[in-house]
Amino acid sequence: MKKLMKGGDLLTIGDLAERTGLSVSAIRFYEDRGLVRPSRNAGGQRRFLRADIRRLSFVLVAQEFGFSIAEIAEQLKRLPEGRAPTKADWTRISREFRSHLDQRIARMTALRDKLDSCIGCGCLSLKSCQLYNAGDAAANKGRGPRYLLGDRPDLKASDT
Amino acid sequence: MKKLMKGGDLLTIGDLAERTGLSVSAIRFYEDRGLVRPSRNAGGQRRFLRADIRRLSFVLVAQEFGFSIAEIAEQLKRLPEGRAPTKADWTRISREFRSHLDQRIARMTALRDKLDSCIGCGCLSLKSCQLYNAGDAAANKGRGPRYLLGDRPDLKASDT
DNA sequence: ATAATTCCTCAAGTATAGTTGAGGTCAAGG
DNA sequence: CCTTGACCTCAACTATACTTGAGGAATTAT
Repeated sequence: MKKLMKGGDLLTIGDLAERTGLSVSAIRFYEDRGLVRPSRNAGGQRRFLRADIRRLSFVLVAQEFGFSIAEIAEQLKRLPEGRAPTKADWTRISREFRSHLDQRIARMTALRDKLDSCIGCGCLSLKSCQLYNAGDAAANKGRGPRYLLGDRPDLKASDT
Repeated sequence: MKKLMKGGDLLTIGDLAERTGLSVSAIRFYEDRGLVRPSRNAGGQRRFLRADIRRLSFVLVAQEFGFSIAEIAEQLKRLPEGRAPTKADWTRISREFRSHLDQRIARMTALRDKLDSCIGCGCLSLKSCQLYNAGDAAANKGRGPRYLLGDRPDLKASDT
């Protein structure tokens, strides 16, 4: 017979894996990175709070949006350690998250619109390109180049 | 005195690096992955077409949008090999790209809106969560879990 | 002509995000 | 009790996207 989650409100790592869809190894990895902080039972096995389902759900969604583990850990530091987060806790963290989100979407959308006037027209002209210098400060956060599409304007006619 | 790009219309790897903002090593890496196919001069050094500036610019933008090198290579296969792409060539490729883009933006936006009704309210309720089962087929393309936020509904009151 | 650059290849290293396997312990069911 | 399945640690391996360095050849500047 299936185990049914022994005794109290605490979850084993297997329970949590089943509930979040994550692998057991991924959850251990996330613990290592500080995303969850399970307690241990007498035998040394991890015991998670039910609130950790929510915590990991947040991790999953945030990853979908392209946030790194480190960035997500940064966000989750705003949640309390030993107890389940309150509504106010989640509201606080979600505000921050939402603003990062909006920035990301805005940047994607802006890039798309500029692409429409460059690649979209079929020429991808760099001489008069709108994407030219589209790489502002925010763009340089990633692993990208020093200047996005920053082709210096000594191009010949054949380039445009 | 600076080199000024010798003779013909061909660029050295250094020229291309300067023009795209990429490092020389990155360009060699991209060649290895099939994103550019430079010719070689008598001495065995790479010589790039001016059109390769555009090619690599495309790579840069596509990466900004979160496409992998392999996916970008797939797109670039639609461009001609030895000659500079025509307007029609870029139009064809840009249509494909634009549709991928729109899907990505739509997915981001949808997820954000759902977050608003879950995390946004401060409770991140999973019992009645809109994000619950938000992980449709499209969501499972990434390195993610089997079911996004798929917390099965045998939760207690303390969970909501 | 010679020195300074730039370029070449190839192997190894870095960071992120995990997975896999060895060797061993813990817990639940019969 | 004792077997089976879940769990433990730790090291090593995978993939992506590059960078760094060694050892050497080609180009360019003076």
